[in-house]
Parts: sequence; structure tokens; C-alpha cells
Amino acid sequence: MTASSPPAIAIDLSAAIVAVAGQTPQVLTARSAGGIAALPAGVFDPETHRTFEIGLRSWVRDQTGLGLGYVEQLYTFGDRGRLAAPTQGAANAEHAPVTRHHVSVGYLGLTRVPPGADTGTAALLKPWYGFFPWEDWRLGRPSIIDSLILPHLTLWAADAEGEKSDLWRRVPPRRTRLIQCFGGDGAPWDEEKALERYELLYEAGLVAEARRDGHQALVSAEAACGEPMLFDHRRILATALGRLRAKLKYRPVIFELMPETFTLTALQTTVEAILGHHLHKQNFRRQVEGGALVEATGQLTRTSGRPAALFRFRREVVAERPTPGLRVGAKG
Amino acid sequence: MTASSPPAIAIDLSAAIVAVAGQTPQVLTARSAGGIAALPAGVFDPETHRTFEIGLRSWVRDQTGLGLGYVEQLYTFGDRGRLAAPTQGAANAEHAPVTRHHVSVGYLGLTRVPPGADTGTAALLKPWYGFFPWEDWRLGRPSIIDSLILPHLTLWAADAEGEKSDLWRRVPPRRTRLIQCFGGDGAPWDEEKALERYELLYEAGLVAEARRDGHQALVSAEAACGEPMLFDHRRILATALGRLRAKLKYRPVIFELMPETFTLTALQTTVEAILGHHLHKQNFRRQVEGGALVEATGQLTRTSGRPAALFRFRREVVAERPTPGLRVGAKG
DNA sequence: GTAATAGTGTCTTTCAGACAGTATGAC
DNA sequence: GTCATACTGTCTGAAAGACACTATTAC
Repeated sequence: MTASSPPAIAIDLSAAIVAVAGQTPQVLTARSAGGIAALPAGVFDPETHRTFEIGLRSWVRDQTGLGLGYVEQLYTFGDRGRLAAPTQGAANAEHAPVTRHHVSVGYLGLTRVPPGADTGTAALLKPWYGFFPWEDWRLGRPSIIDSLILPHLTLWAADAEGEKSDLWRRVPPRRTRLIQCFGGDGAPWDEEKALERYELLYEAGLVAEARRDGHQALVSAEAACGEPMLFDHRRILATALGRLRAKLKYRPVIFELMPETFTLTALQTTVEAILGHHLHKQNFRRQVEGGALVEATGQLTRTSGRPAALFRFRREVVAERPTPGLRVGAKG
Repeated sequence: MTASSPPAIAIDLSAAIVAVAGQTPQVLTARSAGGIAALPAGVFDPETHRTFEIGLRSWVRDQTGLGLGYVEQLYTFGDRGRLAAPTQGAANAEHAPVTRHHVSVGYLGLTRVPPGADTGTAALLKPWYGFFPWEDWRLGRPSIIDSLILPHLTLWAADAEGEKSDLWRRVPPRRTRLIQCFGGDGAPWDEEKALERYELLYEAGLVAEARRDGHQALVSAEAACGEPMLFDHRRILATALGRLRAKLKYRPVIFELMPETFTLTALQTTVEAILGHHLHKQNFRRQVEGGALVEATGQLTRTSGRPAALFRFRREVVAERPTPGLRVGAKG
């Protein structure tokens, strides 16, 4: 780590751009050369754009015609392993000149316009639970957990051989990590630990990216958990999922995904889509209205049942309270 | 942002390494060539270290003899402005070859050994409130807020000329930002907004770094707020301060700063040193003990008053509850 | 005894969680 | 009327916030 000859490094910006259509959270993807799903990504050029965020915004606007609203930096992944041994799919020369080390800065973007047609590139929206089937508990406990994940992870945790190589890092033993990520033994399911769960599945060889990167795989490519993505894009998407689920609770980011006016039921449905589980209806309404997060517009919708009142976000809350969010806890 | 010729970029790793000595939070600094305070920083070399964190740890260990405990990535700053126009101090050729664009990845480190003597480099601990005198409310409202900050910021907020250039970004008007950062008009002081406050002072030209970077300065260098640092190091330190204050409340990170055993008073004093304000004693004790965060060792200290019971951290809590932290709210 | 620090008992208010119930539309 | 969806009233128990009080040492 001396500065005598600093190596040349390229910085990839990758964006997980999220929208919710009805009950389905979606992420904006671009098909890569190998046909594998990929996040919109590009190489940062400081000569063209002063900051990461400026570059990201103008470039997403140019390529997808989509004006980004809320944007937040997630994490910067510097692992060399990210590009190691791409045995299947996508030796995408545009994104991965192997002669230069790549570092990727992940971003979360929220948008309220679900764009149907793509302008420019082959951009399309895909349901994000296709990449993380174990994260959606709205129809009950996902079957993949008991049929595939827990059987393999239990074996993996019982294998003490792999433990030793973990000691030089500050990670807890496999069994503890398994319980903290997937619950059981008194520990609850924590919807915010989406990244930790993905990384555990990666280490255990249960996702296709592990095999691609040259690690030992526990299951065949067909049986692997969830749809794979290019490079470390699924890790970035898992980071986005966890961050968004956490941030909902103390910042009013959910309204970046809503139209200007909306019903309380639509708001709750959107929150449930993100969190991956259902909420107690009365408590949700009390928190939203009692917390002064919204105000009624006076208008009503016509649906098949009783008309619902329309609300809009009260932007003033951010000035009134330190952490205005949806303190959702009770499941329903 | 095309990939035809990705520019060569160097990645600086900068670490805000925090320890608490008694009632004083300290940060590990290194004197730079210009005599200005600097965070330990180095250039990332992927040939030598597989990940950012591995590099950071080995290099801090080599240079300071300090074994890092808790380490967390804070943020990646890609602004070109970071190295712009260094008119005073530290044209530090080792860290800033101006021919190459530098991006800096900021890290937060926590350590429980306050190292007295330095090994290797000129490393030393400095009280962090010297860099942020407006953040310490333990002796009441800091006088610098009313004597210097608010008078200038009020004028700055009333200047509508500067507003227009802000419109293309998604930032609220100056007056709103002022209130959200420094309170007033019904809005409370939020200790977690340390970064937002520093950036507001930077934009308004109230910190020395703004003048150094070529921006208009509202006050003279002598009257500027707090001690300046090299490059964007004070911005990284402000990020660390805000993140640590927030994280305390939902993760048991405070114990990374404590010795193996400690009294509840010592624990409270450490928390107060980080948060910058006093806490209600009884509620604090109830939370710590009721939350099962600690367990008594059975031993006692001898002090000038009644002996205090010694406690240790219960590591098991992280497996028992999703977000074990110190939900401190009431001030005392 | 005093000074100094450690620790407890209990009251009130707030709010999350959950129960059951009523209201207003389409048909 | 039925069905479907929107909305309200109220109980309960767990904590947060704040009050005053007692305990054990050094001197």
C-alpha cells in the first residue's frame, strides 16, 4: 500500500433503480451480451462529470429516458473476486477489460414512473423477488427456504473444516450466521438482513454466481437459488433491498415510489411489497395519519367497494421531526 | 461516460479511527507536510490487498502498531473539488499527485486501546470536538453557534442569489436546510446530522476548507469554525461522527470502545461523549440492564464514593434480537 | 458527621399491537 | 339484500420519561 506507483483503477457505477407496480417491486435491468440480467452500469469518467451522482443521473437519463428522483449511494465493493473466473455468460468486454482492476460503486434509485417502453438501450423492468425468492413472505414462508436453503446451509454450517479459514477475519461461526440470517432457535426473521443472506448463500455455493466465480458449488446451476446476475450486480441489488427496507422506517422514502396522490391502501400495499410481508392495517393507518406524514386531498376514488380518500405526502414533516418514517413492526 | 477509454483513477482509503479516553472522544490523526491535521490515509493497491478492508487493516497495523477492531465503510467521495486549489498547507505529493483523479473511500474504525506512543509514523490522538466545536452540547448550548454560526448562516440563507444555482440539484432552500441542521423554529437539534451541518458550513464558507478549495469565504481564516483538516478529511470525520451517533442506537458498537469490564457510569459517560449531550441516568441504566446488553461480573471497583459493580458485554444479544442497541432519547 | 458516587422504587404518559365493529359504494 | 372495500372505537400491556429516594464508600 505504498504510493510509489499507484495502480490504475476503473470505477464502475451500478444502479439498482426500483419502482413498484401494483404489488410487484421491480428493478430496472439491461440485458448483457450473455443474456444474463444486469443492472444499468457504466464507467465513471471524472473529465465528463464532476461527481458520481451527476454522472449517474445524466447517464440513466440518456440511456433510458428516465429522470431519476431519489438517489443514494449504497456501498463500494473493491473485491478482486468480483471479476474472477467468469466461466459462464458475459465476458462483456465493454464492462470488464480484464487488464484493469474494477471497483464498483452501487447506487439505489427510486422512481415513481414505471416506464413501459425503453428508449435507447434494452432496458426493462423485472420483478426483484425473481432474484431473491426467499425474501418474499407475503404468501407465507417461502417454500425454497425449507426445500433447498436450510437443508444445504445446515450441512454447510456443520462442516467445521471451512471454519478455520474464517478465523483471521472477524466473522462469527457459520452456525451463528445461519441463525442470524434465516432465523430459528428463537431468533426472528429480520427483513433488513437481505445482504447478509445473499452473502451467506454465495459463500455456501447456493447461488450461481459462486460457481461462476470459481468457488465450490453445493448445488447444480439449475437448482441454484434465484436468478443470477452479471458480475456483483445481485450483491448490489441485495444491498439496495436491505437498505430500502431499513430506510423506510426512519425516512419518508416510500413516497418517492408513490404517485402524487394515493389511497392509504395503495400506500400500505407498496410498503408491503418492499418489506416482503403484510402489515396490520389499523396500526399502519394510525401511524401514517397520526405521524402526520400525509394529508387528505378531499377527493375520493371509485373502486369496486367503498370509495377511498386520496392523500398526498406532507413534505413539511422532514422539518418537524428528526426521523419521520413508517415505524412498522406488527405483521398482519 | 462511455467505456471507450476509461480514465485512470486512484483510490484513497482514509480512516477515522475513534477511541474514547475518559470523557473525550479522540480520533487518530497523522501530521501532514503542511502541519495541518490529517486522517491516516493511503492509496489502495489491488495487487497487494484483495479487499479495501484487508488493505486498511494491515496498513494501519503496520504504520501505527494498532490492531483495528470494528471497521465499517462510510462513504465514497468522488468529487473532483476535493483536491481543487490547495492554496494553503500540504501539497502533499505522496497523497496527491495532481495528474491523476483521486476518489476517497472513508472508513470508520473503533478501537478500545488508546495508544499513547506512536510506532512508525507520527500518529497521534486528537479530541474530535476540536474539529466540530458546535457538536458538543454536554456543557450546554455551544457558544459558537450563537456568536458565529447562526449570525452568518442567517445572512447566507437570506441571500436569494445563491439559491438559483441550487435548483438543478434536488436540495431544499437554504432556509429549510439551516433549520433542519441547526434547529430552531420548532425543529429540534438532531445529533445525527453532523455531516449535513459540516456541509452546510462548507457551502456557506464558514470553514477553512471552503476558502482553501477556492470558494467564497464568509469569514477570515482565524474566525473559521473548528480546526481544519487535509483534503476532505474533515468531511469524512463528520460522516463518521453522524454514522456512529446513529449506529449506537441499533447496534451494540459502543462496546468496541469499552474495556472488557466497565461500570455502568463509565458506559454512560462514553455514550455521552459520542452523542455530545447528557443522558437521563435512570433510563439509561434501565435500558442497558433491561435490554440484556450487559451482565454483571460480580466484581466491584473502588472509587472515591460508593463502589460500582463491574459489567461486561453480553455478545449473545446479537443473536437474540434484530436490532440490539441503546435506544437513547431522553436527555438529562 | 459530610462529600461523593452508586443504585432503586414507582408514577404517569405515550404508543404499539390487537380486538371488534361500522360506513359506503357496486350489483 | 350480498359482496367488497374503506374506515373507526377502544382495550391492553409494554416501555419511555421523569420524579424522589436509599446505599456504600472515603475522609
